[in-house]
Amino acid sequence: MNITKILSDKYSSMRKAFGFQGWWPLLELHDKGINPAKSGSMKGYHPKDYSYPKNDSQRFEICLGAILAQNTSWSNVEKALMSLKSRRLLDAKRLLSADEKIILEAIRPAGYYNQKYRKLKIFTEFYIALDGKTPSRDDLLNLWGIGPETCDSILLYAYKKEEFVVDTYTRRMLKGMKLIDNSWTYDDVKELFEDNLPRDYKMFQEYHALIVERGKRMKVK
DNA sequence: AACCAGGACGTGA
DNA sequence: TCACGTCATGGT
Repeated sequence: MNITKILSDKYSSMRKAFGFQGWWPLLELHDKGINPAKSGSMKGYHPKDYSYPKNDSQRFEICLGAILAQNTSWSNVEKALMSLKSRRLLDAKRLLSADEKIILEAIRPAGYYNQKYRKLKIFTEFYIALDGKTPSRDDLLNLWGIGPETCDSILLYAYKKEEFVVDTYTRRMLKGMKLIDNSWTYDDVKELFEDNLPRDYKMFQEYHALIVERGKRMKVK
């Protein structure tokens, strides 16, 4: 049994069970009826539409969401993002010049707010210096506060780069399938997907989103 | 009321 | 290198 078939079969079965996901969720799509089948924390998805982000504002929102989502439930991240948006701080330059207390207040619901405040500022300075260009993976990883998963999430969903995202749900699923054990590093797992699947950012986006959807439904208890 | 959530970093051995 | 502690809010 080759790995390619195992991984593509898994993708097919999850897509059949859960449908197209349409990540990354965006705030402004919440109440636009783009995906009426989804509700609650699953608003903001845009299934079968891979044209996002459509502008710099959406791209920046994805980046901040990826940082705020570290070890945190998405519903809490949404609260922080909506709070930032209502303060008009979902904008790189405005965020940099904003008062620290205002930002802390806005992102508090996402938890770890002192660390995440620092991470947001460091990333935002980097983001502005990019001036619209796509960052390299190494440059992102060298930023304090950007680890491998956040890095690949940003590259895959904000920049459409073919980087497979590995999170705890991914590891849990692969362990259940007896494909990996605890000795596998982040890069080992990432390469397992990238070396055995077609290099297609749309499929990578869907695959990771499906793994998360599966993870959310199969609670650990 | 403990446990988890779409991790990353700092430390000591 | 690696196992472990820390960071923190909100839902179940």
